[in-house]
Amino acid sequence: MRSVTVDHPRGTRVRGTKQASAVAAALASLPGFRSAQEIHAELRRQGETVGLTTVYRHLQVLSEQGVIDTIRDPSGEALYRQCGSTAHHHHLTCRECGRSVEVEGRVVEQWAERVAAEAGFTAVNHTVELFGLCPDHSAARN
Amino acid sequence: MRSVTVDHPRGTRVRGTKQASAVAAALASLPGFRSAQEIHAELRRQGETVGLTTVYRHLQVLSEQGVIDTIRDPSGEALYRQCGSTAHHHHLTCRECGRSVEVEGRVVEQWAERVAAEAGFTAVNHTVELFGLCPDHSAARN
DNA sequence: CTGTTAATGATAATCGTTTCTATTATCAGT
DNA sequence: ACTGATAATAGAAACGATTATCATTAACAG
Repeated sequence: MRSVTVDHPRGTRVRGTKQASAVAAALASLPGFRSAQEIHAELRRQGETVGLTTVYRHLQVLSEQGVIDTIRDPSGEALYRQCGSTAHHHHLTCRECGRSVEVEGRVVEQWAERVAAEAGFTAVNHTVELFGLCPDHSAARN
Repeated sequence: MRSVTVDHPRGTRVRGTKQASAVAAALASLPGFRSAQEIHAELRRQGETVGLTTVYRHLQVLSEQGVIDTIRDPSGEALYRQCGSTAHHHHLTCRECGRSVEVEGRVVEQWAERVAAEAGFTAVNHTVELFGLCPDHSAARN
């Protein structure tokens, strides 16, 4: 394994910092979708010195790189998660614990494309989120 | 036509106010999805005296009643729209102008149910939003 | 080592939304 | 029509999530 200094458009470099790997590590270890603030709190709890600003910055970068997935909970808050598959997929997430299952959606993609074409829309992208209660948290309800 | 005083759980009443009808009227006339602030601005522009708080309150009520639909744009902002169909459906919305097309999604509902059942999740609800460029705004791109 | 400069992080600002609360206005009962 | 009880209003302030500012710190190429 080799620590790489990545090339940027104009000869600029990206530096490998403690915080960058800390955020990545946190995402890799946390099992479900978490908010930026939760991730920040978790890192602080582990004794890492990371600013909230920095956490947001890295989450944004990782998200743009496609390394992590971003969804929005019903209140509009952004949640982040490092996913197993880099391929396009959707999520079924527990409202209580953030635990999530990756689900493929060939059917949905096709449906979206068809619908968009029929309406004459272009540059269409879709967001499909499933929220519910995972088996562990289903019991509490009646 | 009869102006009705609706019954509430505990003998309370709901009053018909100028603001309530103003918000409803604005939603009925505006063609696409609009944010609360846009609706508020629109009402003010028309000379209506409505507070932003009041707009939010009515939007919330109307949304709970199922009279209007609420979606979230990619930034997490809530958008509102009075829809033709009261049945369950989804939307294909223009990123530029908010113009939207109602689309049914039997396929998606079934897919969501199947996926949820397979994962053992309960009380699952899904959000499916399509954003793109309507025919009028597709031209601007190349 | 050292200089350059990307990265950091505390603070402040912003944005959408909600709460607080004193005031206003609706409407049922006269 | 009048009036009293109280639902509804609206501005201000509070709020939580996110972003911008900017002085300071620390990677890393040489």
